[in-house]
Amino acid sequence: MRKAFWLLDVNYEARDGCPEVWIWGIDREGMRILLIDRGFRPYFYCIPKEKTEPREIIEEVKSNRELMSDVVELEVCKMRYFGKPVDAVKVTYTRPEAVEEHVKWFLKTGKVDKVLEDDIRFTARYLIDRDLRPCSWYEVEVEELEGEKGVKVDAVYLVKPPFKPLDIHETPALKILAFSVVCYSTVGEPVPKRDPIVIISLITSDGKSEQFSLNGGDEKSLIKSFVDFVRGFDPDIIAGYATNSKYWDYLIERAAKNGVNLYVGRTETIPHRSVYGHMSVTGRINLDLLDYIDEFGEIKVKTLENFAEFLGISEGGEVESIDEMEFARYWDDPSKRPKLLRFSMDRARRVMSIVDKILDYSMQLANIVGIPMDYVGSAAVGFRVEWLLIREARRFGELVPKRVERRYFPYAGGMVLTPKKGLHENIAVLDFKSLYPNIMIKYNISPDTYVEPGADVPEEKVYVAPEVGHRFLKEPPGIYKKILEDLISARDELRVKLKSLAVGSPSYRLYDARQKAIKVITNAVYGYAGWLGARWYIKPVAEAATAWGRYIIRSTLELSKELGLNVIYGDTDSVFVEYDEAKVDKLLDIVRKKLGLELRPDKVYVRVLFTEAKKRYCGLLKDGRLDYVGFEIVRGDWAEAAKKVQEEVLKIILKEKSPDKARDFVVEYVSQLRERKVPLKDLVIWKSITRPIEEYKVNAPHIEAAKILIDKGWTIYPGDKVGYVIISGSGPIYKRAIPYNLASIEDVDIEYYIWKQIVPPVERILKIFGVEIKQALTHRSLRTLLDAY
DNA sequence: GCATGAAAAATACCC
DNA sequence: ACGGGTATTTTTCATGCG
Repeated sequence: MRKAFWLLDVNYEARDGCPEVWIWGIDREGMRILLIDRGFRPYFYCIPKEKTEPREIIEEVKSNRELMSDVVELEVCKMRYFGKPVDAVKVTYTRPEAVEEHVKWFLKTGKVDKVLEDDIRFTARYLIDRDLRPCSWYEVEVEELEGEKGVKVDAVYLVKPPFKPLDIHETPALKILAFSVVCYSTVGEPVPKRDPIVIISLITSDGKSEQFSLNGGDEKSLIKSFVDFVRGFDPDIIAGYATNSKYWDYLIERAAKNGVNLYVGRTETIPHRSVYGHMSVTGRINLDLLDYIDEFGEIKVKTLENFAEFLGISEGGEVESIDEMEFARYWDDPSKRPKLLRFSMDRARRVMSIVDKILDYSMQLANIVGIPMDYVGSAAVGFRVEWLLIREARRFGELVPKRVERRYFPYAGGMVLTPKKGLHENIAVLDFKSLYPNIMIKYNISPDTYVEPGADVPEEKVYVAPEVGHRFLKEPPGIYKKILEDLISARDELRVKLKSLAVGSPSYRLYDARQKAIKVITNAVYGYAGWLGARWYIKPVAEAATAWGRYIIRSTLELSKELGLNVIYGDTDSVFVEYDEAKVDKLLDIVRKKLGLELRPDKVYVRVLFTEAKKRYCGLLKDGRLDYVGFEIVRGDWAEAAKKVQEEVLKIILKEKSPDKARDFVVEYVSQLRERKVPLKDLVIWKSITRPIEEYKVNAPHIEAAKILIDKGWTIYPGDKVGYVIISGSGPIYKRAIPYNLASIEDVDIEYYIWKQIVPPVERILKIFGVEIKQALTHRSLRTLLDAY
């Protein structure tokens, strides 16, 4: 019998010494099914030591009776390692556990130089070798099995590979459940050892919502109700916010304390921690939205509320947010408890709304990278690229290197030009799209094409990088070139298809999400190449890409000069030039011919402002919008007040060209500030905690504020952001920083905000026009007097 | 002992 | 736990003066 299914998730089960791969899927009729593959075995490779024949290793294995009881197959394979041919011994085993037990023995034989690919996870190995990718459709021969006990699915099948990919570009209707949890503590942060869960709010993709709370009940029945609801609804995806790092652990511990089985998966098991720190819920995808917020760099303080607001989600927007520090107070106050209940429900709704916006992307990312959705979500960008490479490596016959510790040696990056200070009119921004990926393709830069310095290779067979002299074989195409070409052409095809589709239609959403996911991965390949943690790290590979990048920009600069085009600025892959249309067209043409890479017009600024600083500018577009780049406005570590004032100053200068008006605005704002007629919120400075508090070498305000929170029973982890204000008093500011929710507007040091927050960002801009803002602020009364005449 | 300026630490941006 | 280049603030430290 043939069965078509959409691949949701995969896990491994050991059954009576026989490894089983369990594939969770959804069939064409919407049945939730479990497919079991009993025919896959783990394996690894041995590279023989120099002057050792692969056969010698095989003989040695065969002479070990005990070992042979776990070995299924031994064969010699022609493979490559960093592009160089090697004869490797492939050892196929009965079960994954046996691999771990016996790998050391191979190294002890004295015949084996390297053991490789024993560190590839069994389920990932399975997906790669069976050519399966999550979130797509396949068809396979199956035989129906009796239901596995304790497994919640409509049917269970034994599969007989191969799997045939189906050309179906739609997603089955997934059942999604979003939830939010409120924990109660009167003394600082709730800890599961001590503090109960008081509210769990749930909402489902078919519109049902439910709230369980300690309102007149006990925690045991609250958690039990939650579990029953999950099992009853039987979601494919369970979504939440900070669930991987926080709420699953909390639920697990509270459930254990109350003697409740937290069986929220499709088997009778509780969630468990898995790769990259994500929580795995068997048979379902556990989606933590926190894993996706980093893709939106504009969101500075990473709260669920800010995430929803950024995505234009209005649910609960009209209701005041409640700070976690206030939860206990709200719960204990009968008049406020309803607000907390409402807030918790709103959080669940927000989770569901965000899922609606990012799920397509998440699925496409899983599909492209080739690992399950929850696994890919919590994987850092480098690991995403690496899974793609591991899959591709198999096609290349390229062995997957081990991850090794390496020492850091810096190398040169992109070239940044010093901007011409001041206001410039009519400036075109030209840039090389995907410069590094295209350079890597053009010069075949790859770990498997790199030619080591001593190697005797004729010069006509290699590309030689400028400045650094690294060499790369012109042929055959390297693994980077191959995946980059595939990614870029796939994206181009998608973008063509998108043009013929209705914006917002299901296919449009799917293809758009896919092209975005492809873009993210494409742009991450260079970063991967220069990452010390990369399995395929070779410093000259990354170094060559940037060297060619600098060469390209330098050449572009020279060509501009030859055409008499005035260059204002440039950074890595862009040049800002005066917009003389004829000359610009000519430049684009010459660059294409001479450099073989495409320089394209990106945008034209009616006006653009540069201070003397690199990486900071503000440009006015034709439609009246402004681009703010690098300035304090776009930074998360300045008080809102400073950012608002700078934004207004830039608006006035770029749109009205009136530095005097800008100055007056600042003076006026400062006088308002002096009267404390600004919300405290606008004076809060948010800064990240980047490491454990005790590892800091110098005193700093946000660290002191964090210490105050820790004293009050809160836990601060690396990655958290602390919001503080500077209060009046004497001494260095780190002694006067306190968490913002412990301060009132009367406490703040207004002079600090004026001179250290408001003034510097606007001064840098105004001084270009000869406006002395400090004087304007100190001689205010005199100035007003003079202005009167 | 203290003012001063350079260096170091820390953060967050750009591409 | 993807790269290097850069701006900026605040703290820390060395230095020279008296």
